[in-house]
Amino acid sequence: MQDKTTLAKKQSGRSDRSQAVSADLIAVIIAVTNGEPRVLTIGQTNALPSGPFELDHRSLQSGLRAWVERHTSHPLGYVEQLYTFADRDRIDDEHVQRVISISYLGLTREEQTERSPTHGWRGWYDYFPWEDHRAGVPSILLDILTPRLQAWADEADEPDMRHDRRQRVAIAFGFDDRDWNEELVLQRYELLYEAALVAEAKRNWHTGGVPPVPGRLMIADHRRILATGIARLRTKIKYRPVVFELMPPTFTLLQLQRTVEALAGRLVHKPNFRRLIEEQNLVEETGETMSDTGGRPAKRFRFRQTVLAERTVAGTKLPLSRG
Amino acid sequence: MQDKTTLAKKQSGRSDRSQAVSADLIAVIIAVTNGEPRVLTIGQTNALPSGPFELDHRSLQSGLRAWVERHTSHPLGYVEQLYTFADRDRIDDEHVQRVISISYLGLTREEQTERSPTHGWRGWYDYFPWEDHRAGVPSILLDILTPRLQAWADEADEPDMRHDRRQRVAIAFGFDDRDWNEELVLQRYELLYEAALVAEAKRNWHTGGVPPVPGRLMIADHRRILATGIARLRTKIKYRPVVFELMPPTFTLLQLQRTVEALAGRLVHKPNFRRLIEEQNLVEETGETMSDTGGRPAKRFRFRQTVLAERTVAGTKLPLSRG
DNA sequence: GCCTATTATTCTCCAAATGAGTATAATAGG
DNA sequence: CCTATTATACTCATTTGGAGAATAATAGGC
Repeated sequence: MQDKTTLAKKQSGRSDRSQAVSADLIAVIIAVTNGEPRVLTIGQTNALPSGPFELDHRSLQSGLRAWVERHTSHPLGYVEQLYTFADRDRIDDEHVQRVISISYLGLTREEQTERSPTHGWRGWYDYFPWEDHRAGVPSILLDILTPRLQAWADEADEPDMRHDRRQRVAIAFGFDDRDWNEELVLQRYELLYEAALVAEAKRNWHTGGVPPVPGRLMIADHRRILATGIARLRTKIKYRPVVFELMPPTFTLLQLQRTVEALAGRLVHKPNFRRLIEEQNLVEETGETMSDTGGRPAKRFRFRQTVLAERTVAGTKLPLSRG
Repeated sequence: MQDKTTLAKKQSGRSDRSQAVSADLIAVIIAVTNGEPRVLTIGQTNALPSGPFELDHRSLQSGLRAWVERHTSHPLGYVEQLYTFADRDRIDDEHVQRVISISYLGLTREEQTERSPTHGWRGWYDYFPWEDHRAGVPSILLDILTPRLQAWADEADEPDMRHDRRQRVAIAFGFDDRDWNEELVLQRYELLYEAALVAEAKRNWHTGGVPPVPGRLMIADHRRILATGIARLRTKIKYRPVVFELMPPTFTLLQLQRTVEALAGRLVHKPNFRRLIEEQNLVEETGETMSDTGGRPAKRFRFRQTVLAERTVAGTKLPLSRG
């Protein structure tokens, strides 16, 4: 039986060079508060929480969970691995040592806001203002992004490349009578990066190029990682009951709907939303009602225990279709 | 602006311990030949190809691509990251250094089979015989797995745990009038591991416990990684046109259907399959026909260029529904 | 107390998608 | 020329999904 270690030695004549790596964990921690999706940040709210992966943890997942809970006193409900990055040009300064960054998505609730000086929550649409379509197509997208992306596509020299750019932009941003697909968060960010329209791509905008598009900046590639997390979450809520982790113990159906809409960045049809939620037996009435919002009082619901048990495999449907 | 490096130093009092890691790439390379899904292996076909991540690659993805193409002369069509593992008990012997394994899924075609002594292809159902439902529920599942899983669930002491085990087994394997969900490959493998029914879980079967269930063994956690890859692929073919990468340049619709069925491990309704493929404009006729199989000759098709262009975001539908 | 605005909740309707079966076409081989 | 076999084209019933209408229950102004 051939061992993996043996193989590695045999196949790499310069295995010494492959040793010098260190591993970092980067966390995208999401909560939804007052109908706004928010992300846990550090520093001047321009960095995602991250830290070294320590050897005494059983696994990456438990390492992340322990690390986040230690530093934020936020229990993490749901954790899922996002992506592992190791691109050479990731770190700005000339590090000899290569860093492997393993990113995770975590869901929680923003409860005991104890005003930490090192950690804070910030609405994720501050970083991606073009992603919020709940009040219609945002003007930033119409007035600023669209013309600049068109210009970028048109400035390509070769006709093939022009066509390719136009097509990719149209698909990602829903131009030419295409529908807006809220799942393409990462593709959109990467197109903006490629077009040098975000400040992270500091290729040319301070030397005569166009200035960056609105949207809060993050260090290194953290905004790309956040985009990855948002995209994953927007995909996931459509077929797995993860909204749970973001809700308080009891809630009204409208609150649940607002949470889903906040994540998806688009509105859903209320009666259809109710129909889907109820026919899947995801929730049960608590018996209480709530009459805050000036109208007929709403019934309070909680998630059913069985759903929590089947959580890992149970399906959910929402009135949001796949692109 | 606070740098990530600074943060890491500040937050870890023992950052020296977090340095000693090395990174490995592990590849799940899939091809479909004669209607059978196959995986590229090394050694006695009991290990997935793997090797050290080398610093001179631009990114993990390009590192893997270069590595696989160098060692197999198989161009990799489609590559996607699977998962990053770093559990402490992953390596058998007492390594001081921790290994981070980054696994990838790659799709290709098994063409120039040049009988390499170090690499070989093997049908993936050799490793997971209970996953092939194309000819109905396999007898291995009915006669061997079912009673053993039931026994394992019943042997739990506490009633709560018994109920929990029964439920998880029922969901994963489709007992109690539930449907078989072909996507739950990983959940099934992990349940068998937990129940010590696969040889990798060498807890008790050689010391009085039950012998392992049929299915070819792999070293370390390679079979789990393969299960992860199969699950991902079975999910992916339902909404993204990745079957392309596994097909020859031209093919008949039945060949395409057989490939999908091979991956999904279940049969699909032929007229409906054709309807979906054609109404999505995924393919176009070449004009030629093929009359090998003793019947009316079948038209040859190829994939349309536009689809290849939109590949990253385009959707596909198949007559396989989500669980 | 009555009217109005507001939200909650329930139904209805129609179009599209899906699952499953049937009918017809074109070849090879005896 | 008949039969077996596969390809291809239709049909039909059922389920889903999107969108709007109708009704119920509260608060607040008058």
